Amino acid sequence: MLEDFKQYLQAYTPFTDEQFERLSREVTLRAYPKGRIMVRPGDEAHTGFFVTKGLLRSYTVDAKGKEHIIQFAPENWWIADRGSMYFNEPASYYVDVVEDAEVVIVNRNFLEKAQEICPAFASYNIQLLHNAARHMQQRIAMLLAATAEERYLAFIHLYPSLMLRVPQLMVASYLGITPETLSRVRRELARKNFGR
Amino acid sequence: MLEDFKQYLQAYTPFTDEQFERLSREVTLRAYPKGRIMVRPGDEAHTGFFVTKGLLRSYTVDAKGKEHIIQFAPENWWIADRGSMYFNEPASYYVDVVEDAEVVIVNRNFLEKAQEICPAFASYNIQLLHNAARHMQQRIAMLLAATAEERYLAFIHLYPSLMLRVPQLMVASYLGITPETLSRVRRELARKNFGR
DNA sequence: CGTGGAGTTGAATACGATCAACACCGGTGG
DNA sequence: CCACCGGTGTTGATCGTATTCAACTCCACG
Repeated sequence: MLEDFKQYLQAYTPFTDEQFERLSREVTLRAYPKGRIMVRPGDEAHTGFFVTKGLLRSYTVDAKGKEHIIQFAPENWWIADRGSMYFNEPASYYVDVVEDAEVVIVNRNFLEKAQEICPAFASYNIQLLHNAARHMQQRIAMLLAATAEERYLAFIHLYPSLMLRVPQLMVASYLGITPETLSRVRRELARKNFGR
Repeated sequence: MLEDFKQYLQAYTPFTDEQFERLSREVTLRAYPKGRIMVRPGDEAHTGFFVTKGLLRSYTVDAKGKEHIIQFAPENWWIADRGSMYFNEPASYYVDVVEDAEVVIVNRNFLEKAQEICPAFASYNIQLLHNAARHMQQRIAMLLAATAEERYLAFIHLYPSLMLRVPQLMVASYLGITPETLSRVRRELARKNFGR
């Protein structure tokens, strides 16, 4: 799993084996089973995760006990509570395991250490952040403007593979609709596309 | 207005007068009147704006002609279409002027140039991005979970000063509700707090 | 087997949207 | 100076989309 991490990073920013060796001393490797809750609101862990295998999610739980998914993280994605990781606040979201996962855990000093070891790491990080920000901008636009059906279509277009791995229940939660509504939207779409 | 920009930057990252002098050669200063549309979807401007005076907003317009506000930018805020600015795509949002504004315009090479001139600029940028990302995370959580009233309360808590400067119909658009609904929410809140 | 979670379907409900009318400025031009 | 106008905000009535609550099927998994 460390090898996966190395290959992923190398695709974005060049470094020597020796540099990676030093970098890897700053991280922890772990495996988690499906269903395991890794972070809870209030935790002071201040950690981020890079997924080498499996699938994680971050989400909130509202007053009525309903879950609202902030983000999915399949292989080669980062997932972190930014308030907790970079601003030293307690966590505000849950992180748990959707599919048995292997992760690289980094703590809040990782970034500085990484840049110390390998200055080029800063640009990789900036690029990553821009990408995340752009995706969130799009998602906000969607949540403001789109109907249930439009959201669903956008989702399967943007994340076709997630579509197949994530229970519908969670897709609905990610889209901000109920599982029942999603089920009806799917039925309706199937009906429409039948006469082709 | 350039002086404002300098003071703002200096609060985050140290640099010499000479460095700022070189930096300032990479930017353009302009003033825009209220109502002016600065960027339209499809534009290939690839620019970002730092507001030294006034108030800008970015937004989409849906099929029915309805506006959906992505972001407000009062004094000392950055506003940019990230896809356009950092990924060389055409713009996907409008940017226009809510209150007569003075802005610092940067183009897509600014970041690299700035880091070349002053390496410490990278950490400032990373911090800025983390902050933006964290705010967007929160907003997504809000849009997924909160009712009209909760959104409004969260907004006035988070941006009390914007509250006073922005027309209600734009607040409504930012919150993802109609102006009518916002008006009713306000009436209801006023009624509730009357018996104190 | 049998048990519990996921998905589907139906009926009733609710929240916010839409449509329409009107009051209230703030600015403009006669 | 005042009349007019357009835009903003308010209020009411109606409509529609998605939620809620409930029942049932279907698997996956013990």
